[in-house]
Order: sequence, then C-alpha cells, then structure tokens
Amino acid sequence: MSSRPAHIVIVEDEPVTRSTLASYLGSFGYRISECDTAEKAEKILAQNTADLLIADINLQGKDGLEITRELRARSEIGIILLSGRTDDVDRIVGLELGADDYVCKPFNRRELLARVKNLLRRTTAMRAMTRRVFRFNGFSFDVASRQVTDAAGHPIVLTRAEYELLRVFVTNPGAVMDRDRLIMAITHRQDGTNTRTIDVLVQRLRAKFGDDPKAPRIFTTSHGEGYVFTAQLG
Amino acid sequence: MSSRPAHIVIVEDEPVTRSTLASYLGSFGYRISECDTAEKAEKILAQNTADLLIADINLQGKDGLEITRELRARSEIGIILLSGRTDDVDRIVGLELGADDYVCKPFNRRELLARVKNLLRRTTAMRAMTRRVFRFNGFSFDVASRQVTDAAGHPIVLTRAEYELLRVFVTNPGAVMDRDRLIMAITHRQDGTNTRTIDVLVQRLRAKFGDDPKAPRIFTTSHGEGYVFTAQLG
DNA sequence: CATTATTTGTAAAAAATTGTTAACAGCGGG
DNA sequence: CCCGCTGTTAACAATTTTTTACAAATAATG
Repeated sequence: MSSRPAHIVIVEDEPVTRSTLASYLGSFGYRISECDTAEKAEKILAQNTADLLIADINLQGKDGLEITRELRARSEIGIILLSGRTDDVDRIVGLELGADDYVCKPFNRRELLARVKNLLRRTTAMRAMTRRVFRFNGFSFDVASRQVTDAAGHPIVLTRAEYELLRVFVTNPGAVMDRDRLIMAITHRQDGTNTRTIDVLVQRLRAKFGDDPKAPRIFTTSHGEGYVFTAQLG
Repeated sequence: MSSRPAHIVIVEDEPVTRSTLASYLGSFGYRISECDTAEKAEKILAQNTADLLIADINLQGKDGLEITRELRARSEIGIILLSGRTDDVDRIVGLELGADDYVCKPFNRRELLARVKNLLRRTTAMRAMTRRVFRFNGFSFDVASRQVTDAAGHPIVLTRAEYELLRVFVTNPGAVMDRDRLIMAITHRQDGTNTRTIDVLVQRLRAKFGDDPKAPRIFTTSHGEGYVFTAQLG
C-alpha cells in the first residue's frame, strides 16, 4: 500500500524484550531485523536499507553507545537507545553522541511506537535530501539522483538493479559480500531468486564501467566468497 | 556552526524557567524568541522563520498539546514539550500528536541541549519540504496556485491528475513510491483502478518536463517498485 | 602435474515489467 | 445537444530482470 515499509533494526541481547518489541512494531507494518550483538547489527546496517536503529545500551562486546558513535560519523540513520538504568549521565552521553532518543526500560511500547513514528518522519525525509556523491576511477556516482558520469562527464545510464548493486558496493568499499547478501540488497521480492543473477549484474556493471574481470580494478571477484568493491574512493 | 543560527521559540509561563532556558540556549548561538502564551507563540510562528518550538504543556488558555496538534497539521517544525508531570498518558498523547520529544521538569539543561541539537539536525534538512514553491531543473512549481513555468518563464499547464502526481513527487523527493500509493494520491478513492494509469500520467509529465525515460533526470522509474522523483530541488 | 570438481564469465533466451500510442467513456461548459 | 478535455483502459513494442546453458577459470586431490 505505502511506498515501502520503513526498515527497523533492533539490537537487544535479552530475547524476550527483543522479540516482544519486534513483533509489536512488526504488527504496524514495519520491516524488522533482529539481532543480539553489535557486529551482527553492523552487517545488516551495511546494506544501507535501514531507516532506524533501536539498540540496547548494554550489550556483550561492543555496546549501544559505541554503535552510536561509529554510525553517526557516517550515517544519518535514526537511533533510539534503550537502557535499564535511568542515569542522567548515561542519557546525556548517548544523546551527545548523536542518538535521537533515549528510552528507559521498562518502557511503554505505545510511547516507543510514537517516538519511532515521529523519528521516521524525520529520517525518511532527510534521507532523500542528503546528497552523497562518490568518486572513483574518474567516475562520479550521485546516489540521490541516481546519475553516473564517466571521466569525460558523459552520463552512464544504470538500470534499477545495477543502481542498487552499485550503491551497496560503494557504501561497503573493501568488504567481501556474498551473493545472498547482494541479492537481498537489490531484489524487491523475497522468494528464492537465483544467486547467478548477481554474476550477470556484476558483469553488466563491469561492462558499463570498463572493468576487466581478468584484471579487475573496481569490481573484484573473491572466488568462493562473492564480490568486493576495490576502487579507491576519492 | 551553520550559515544562519537556528531560531528557537520558547513558550513557558513560568518566568524563571523561561529566562533560564532562553539564556542557556542563547549562549550556544541560537536565536531565541520567548513568550508566555500560545497566542503570542503563534504570532511568532506565523512568520515562518522558526525551526524549533519548546512549549510547556500547562499554559493559560490554549496549552502545549493544542499548539502541537494545530502546528503539526501544517508544519514540520520541531516540537519539544515540557511538563511538570511525569505521567505516562500525558507523554504518549503529546508524542502521538506529533511532538518530537517530551521532557519532564526538572530537566537537565545539558540533556535538553543535546536533544535540541539532534532535533535541529533533522528539521533544518526538512525545512526545504515545507516550502510551497519548488524549483528543479529550471522549472518552477507553485503548489498553491498550481502554476508551473519552464526555464524561460513560459507556463506549462497541468491537468488535475498531473498536478496531484507532481505534488506527491516533489514532496517526497528520493522516495520510491509504488503505483498503489500514487493512485491513492491522485484519485482520493481506494478501490481498484488500473495501475497502468500511473504509467500514462508519468509519461505525460515526462513529455511536459522534457524528461527522457531512457536517461531520466526528474521522473525515474524503479523497475518492479514504482517511480522516484530524482531531480535536485533548489 | 594431471585430473576432477567447483566456481565464475559470458551469451542468449525466457519471463516480467514498463513505454507508447490510441481509443473510449464520462463530464462540464457553451 | 455537441464539443473538447480528462482520466482510464487496452494493445503492442521496448526494456529490464531472471533463468538457463555452456565455456573458461580456479581450487582441490591424488
């Protein structure tokens, strides 16, 4: 019905809280991804499809505050922190790191929903306006307007799938991404799509960007693993 | 910090709280307007220069909740409510009316500052969207009067459906919108009209705005999903 | 090192989606 | 009532995505 449901990532190591929250928000039509550690969350966030992160402040290993710091440095995604403590200092630190909100447990889920709604209204509008342009090997890629130009300034036309794939690549430079993950990022249907689709799309990107698979400089094959974006971003 | 200091309006009938808050925020370079009633606040807000409203929930006459309701219906300004009570219900009502935040007194002013900063980061990006005249690729589109002119100033006449469609596009730049949503936006009914209507209307908009579907710069199709407005609004 | 199995590159066909044109029905104004 | 305009639908062409098939390349094995 609507354009595309907002994508919310929940990081919470307490299973009950996590699944309760996930099913509650999910019942309002949001697309939910759950996980229990910061590392798993970052994998999901790397796909750049998330609109909002709800993170517990107390996690094993890397905690919610650290995710906030790292994420805010490179993204305008909405961040809501959850905490068991109502300590002023904690709250202020979280907010000053750039978290949009800080909710203390036990929280009223209806209140959280209201905060989620209000924040999503802001972030989805903002995502459209923030203009990021990536440059590599003489090419220029404007994510918002979907325009690509080569070194001579001539436009290169990308199809939707090519655009989505390139977007995942440039936002994850140097990271090896397997085909399942790339499929998830580009396809709009969730039923089993053939992983070879990715190979074909990579081939088409290579053709449009003049990249030779035998001596790749931009889209490098990682045999048995997937593909890596190996161009130097400037 | 930014080109022009953000403008914050404070409505609070308790003089001490108000002036303390005003001078504190003012010391960080914000432009502050103080007042003690909703009516005076509305006068200031009518000038359309405000970025953020901080309102006490308990005011003589029209209270903070009522301001929120009325304001949110026509504006995307940031709203932070202040309250002496920590009642859950009050807070939820405020948030569901569209307030971005709800802070209980006595509040830590450093926390409030952090919330103000974070919210302003969101709203200043959004301010562009509350605008009523949109400019893109040399064209000018006045939503209220339905007037469109090209780069040379020559008028372009739109039909009702074309106008509605363009309005949805410019107010949701960068968002992929599926055909159902676009249909709902132009016909205000929900029943099953052929989705291909949208394709024809998009094609007509493209013709009038000189956009080539093979290398779109304004109305971009997102294969399998819908359409996106990808022109840069200026 | 030769052989084998697995993975990837490529081309082309098939399936799904969109672009385009044209025709039709409804509606309001003259 | 006729006329022009608008929104809608239908039909067909073009494009995009996905699948399929096979050649080439890489890794594994003895």
